[in-house]
Amino acid sequence: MNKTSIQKIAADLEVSTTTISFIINGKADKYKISKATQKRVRDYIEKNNYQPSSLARSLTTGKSYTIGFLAPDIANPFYGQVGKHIEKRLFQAGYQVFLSSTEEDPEMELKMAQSMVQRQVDGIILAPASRRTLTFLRKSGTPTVTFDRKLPRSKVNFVGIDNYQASFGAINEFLSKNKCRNMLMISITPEVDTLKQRIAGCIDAFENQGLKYPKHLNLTVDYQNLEQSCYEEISRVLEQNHSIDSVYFTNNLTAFRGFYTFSKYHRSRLEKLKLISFDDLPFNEISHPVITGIEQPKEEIANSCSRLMLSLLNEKKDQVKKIILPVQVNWR
Amino acid sequence: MNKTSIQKIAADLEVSTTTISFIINGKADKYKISKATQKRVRDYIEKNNYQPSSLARSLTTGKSYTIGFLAPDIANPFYGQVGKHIEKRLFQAGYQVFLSSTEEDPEMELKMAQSMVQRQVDGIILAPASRRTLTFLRKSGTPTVTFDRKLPRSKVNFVGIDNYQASFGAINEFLSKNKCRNMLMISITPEVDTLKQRIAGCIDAFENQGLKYPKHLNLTVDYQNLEQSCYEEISRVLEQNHSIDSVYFTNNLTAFRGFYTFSKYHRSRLEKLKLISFDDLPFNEISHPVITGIEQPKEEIANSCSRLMLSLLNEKKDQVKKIILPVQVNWR
DNA sequence: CTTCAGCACTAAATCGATTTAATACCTAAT
DNA sequence: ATTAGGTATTAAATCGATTTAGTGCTGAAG
Repeated sequence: MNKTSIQKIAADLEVSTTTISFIINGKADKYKISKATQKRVRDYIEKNNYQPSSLARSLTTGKSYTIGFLAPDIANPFYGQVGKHIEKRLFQAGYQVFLSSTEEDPEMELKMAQSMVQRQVDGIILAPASRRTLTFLRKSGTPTVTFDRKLPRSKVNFVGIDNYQASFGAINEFLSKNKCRNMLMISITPEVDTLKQRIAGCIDAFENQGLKYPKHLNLTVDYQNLEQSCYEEISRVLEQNHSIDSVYFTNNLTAFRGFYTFSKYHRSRLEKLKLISFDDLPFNEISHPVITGIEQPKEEIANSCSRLMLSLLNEKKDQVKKIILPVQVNWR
Repeated sequence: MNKTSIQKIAADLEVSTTTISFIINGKADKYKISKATQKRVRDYIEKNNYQPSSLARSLTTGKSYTIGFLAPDIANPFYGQVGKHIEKRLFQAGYQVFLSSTEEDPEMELKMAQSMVQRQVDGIILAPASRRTLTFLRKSGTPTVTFDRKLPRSKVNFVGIDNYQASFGAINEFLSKNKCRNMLMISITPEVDTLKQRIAGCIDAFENQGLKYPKHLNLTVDYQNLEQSCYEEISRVLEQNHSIDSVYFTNNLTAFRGFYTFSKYHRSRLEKLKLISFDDLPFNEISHPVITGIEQPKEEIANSCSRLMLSLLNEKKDQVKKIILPVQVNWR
């Protein structure tokens, strides 16, 4: 039972709580607590392995050493990886992280953000699904870092990649490398800018090559109903059009589900296609055929988010930063 | 800025904090606060959208409405999924969850558990890597639920599967279904009981079929150095023995890495093998060839953990429960 | 012999809630 | 006129820390 409190120590050792607090917080010398007293207190703490209550501490200092992390789905490899690294980094800096999945639901996202703010988190790192959450966070005065998704015209710290450029660059190179001209593109409902950027980048890459992107190959599938929706859309197009020579999956969800559909229902077609996906999962490398991956620097994103958050917390600067990191295309 | 506190309301409205507290906590009627006062307070709260500080609340009530979740790696699909569902369930019950990865490092695990306890989490759910953590948690009096891994002879709540039976059952059926006799088995260093059970189940299944499991096919690879280690071990065996007809991956890590090795360096061999893995990742279904999966009921595990934890917290019963859930084999 | 500086320490306020025991006021009964 | 009982409300203690502004003591300088 953890019944040791600073007052219990004070009573047992007949010193004041002030003295103990000073010793715990490394201010013993500054306040000239004698070595003898320091030792007595430290020994007691050691013996009864006393841990100061971080709740009480937070209440007085106003800092909870707690950070919230919100992503659409922490079981998704991309977000999971980023979350894990952030958690690791911040733990080293003395912070504990609340990780939560919002399931792309703005309502849910807002609720979780509110709950975290109520818990006095010192800051929130999120891949926002809706602007409402950001507005709420700004009003509440919570230091905020967004990643992955940038809402147009919002003044908030951001860490991520340039989706347009990344998509443009990769597809452009793809088109020079391969003779493919009929590229199926599969995206989820692009409420977020991210997906729109990737699509635009692809279309412009075609143009850059003096080609015209075949509009009818630009598919959108439903996030809530991926499997079914993928099946229907892909099958529909395959029945109409016979000259598909490549597929561009614009995120890891469509990559997986799209590949699944091909693998299960159209395997014969699959063999002849050149595949490329935004995000690069381990799976891309061992799928058959392999899938070229546009890889986001997950660990670097995590590091930048953490660093940025820590600097917001420590230096209290108001200036808004946008950190854009480069992607890497893993050709296969 | 969230400067509204219960005392500010009290001052502004000229009522006592007690009254407000009663109203906030639904005790208004019990303590006969007049409808008029109730409305005044509620309106004020609404207008200034005041949220009581959960820190202060926790300090007094002794409950933080916070739960810790520790797993070897939350970016691993199995743990990630379980963690996500637990987080979801507990959030509905008013709890916020700290999710952390221990990387199979007992030192790290202990440190994180300590940090959580210091933060006064109401309970901890974990897939333990070491007994030390459990000892610490018991001493600290923190309600604890373990899952996935059961340490032999430890008296702690547990939710999971019977690894021996699951492995035995699946391999037994596998052997009757297929003419395979030379089964390569790939596990990571089995410090935890889980893996030992799975291996034992497999060996006994062979025996049950009147066969003898070929010992030299029982491989162990290094967790810290999976890729390299998989490559070396598998290649070594393949060079020596030519009659392998099947592979049993005893967890999702070896399944993925093992498949990767085969796919990259021994693809010709792969085509002729029957594959089965403990855990069933989406990948199993679209790999080529496909992999039969022994699927753990992730969502049910999460639900049971959550329910068990909530009952520990609410009913304060001391009795230790072991909940064993059935697995499902997805034949492919 | 005062005075002042430095040493070693502490009283008490504070953070933002919850909760117990009490109180002031009013009405109805004895 | 006193008492009892109900209604509406509150004072003050508590949780476990941090922090500011002192305090009492000793020894040396003036």
